[in-house]
Amino acid sequence: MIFSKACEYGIRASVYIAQKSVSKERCNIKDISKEIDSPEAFTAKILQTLVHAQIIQSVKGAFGGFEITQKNLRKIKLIDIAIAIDGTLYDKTCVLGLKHCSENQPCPVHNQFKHIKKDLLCMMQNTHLLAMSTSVEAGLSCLKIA
Amino acid sequence: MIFSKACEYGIRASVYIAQKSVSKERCNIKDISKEIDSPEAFTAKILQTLVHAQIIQSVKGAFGGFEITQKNLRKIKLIDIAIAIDGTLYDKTCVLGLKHCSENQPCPVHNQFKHIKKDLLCMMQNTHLLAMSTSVEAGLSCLKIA
DNA sequence: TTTAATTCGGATAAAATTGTCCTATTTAAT
DNA sequence: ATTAAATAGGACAATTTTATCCGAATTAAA
Ligand code: SF4
Ligand code: SF4
Repeated sequence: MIFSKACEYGIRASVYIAQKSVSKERCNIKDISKEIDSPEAFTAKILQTLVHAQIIQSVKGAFGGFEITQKNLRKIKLIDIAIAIDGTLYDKTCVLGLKHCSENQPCPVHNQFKHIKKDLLCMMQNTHLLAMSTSVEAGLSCLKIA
Repeated sequence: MIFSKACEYGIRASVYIAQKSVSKERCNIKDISKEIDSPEAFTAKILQTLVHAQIIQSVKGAFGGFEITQKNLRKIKLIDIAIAIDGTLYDKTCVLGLKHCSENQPCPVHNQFKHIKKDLLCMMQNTHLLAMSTSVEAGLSCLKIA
């Protein structure tokens, strides 16, 4: 629903790393997967993708781990993570999965759905990583339940 | 994205069958999959699901096929088809895939997303099968592209 | 009654997604 | 130098989703 499992983990991991990075702390995959309740090895793979996409940074070796630059903390938005992991959103397939649909050749739900699609994209573009992490830090939201 | 492939085919097939049912025509799986551009055997499986869910009706044997009752033509909405095929929407997993999240224990995007989620659900509840089929019949929308 | 046109449903296959395991490599501390 | 703690990345396994195939059952028409 909306995102793949990989993307869900990726977003949650990013928010956790961001939270730590605000106070200049680095975190390792073991902590991350524990704190966001996700499979460790699979999450590690996803983090690699995010490193390649230059959304997060990794430091190898002892006392290494993952971190997010102060610049990215402000720059990265939800949509950047989603695109890095799930690929281009909506371009390939939309609600009814029509190939090459358009305003001229729409599916029967296009007019109802286009607003929602716009809102969703807009929301992803306006949801900043830092905002998500401060919300968690303030105890207003969480990255796992129990 | 939003729906599974199975659900996409299921919705498109339902709209096509509805379109035919308006003029009391019955259609078979060969026609359906040709007209909505979907894999025949897979679509047949999905239609079986919709028959079991009593959304469409099937008539076996020669000159048989699928049809939708006049009553269902008016009663069925997009959400009914989606639930029949993809199961309960959003209940299991939402944007960030948190288990047992709630207004009290929300993920960091809950406040931004809840409106979109409501709009989406609302749209599905208000999109009638008959409306979709008349839109296609009128040439205002289509179920396949080329 | 035979035949042809259908859906039904079980078995299976292919592909994509999700997940695990293990070794190599890197790096800081001792 | 050695060691311990990390990420990197390839190979593989499990699961889910998507898709195909085929024989059985049904039904109307010839
Ligand atoms: S809603 Fe619009 S963009 Fe999405 S599948 Fe339908 S026609 Fe295409
Ligand atoms: S948006 Fe709300 S309902 Fe959806 S996963 Fe987040 S907390 Fe749960």
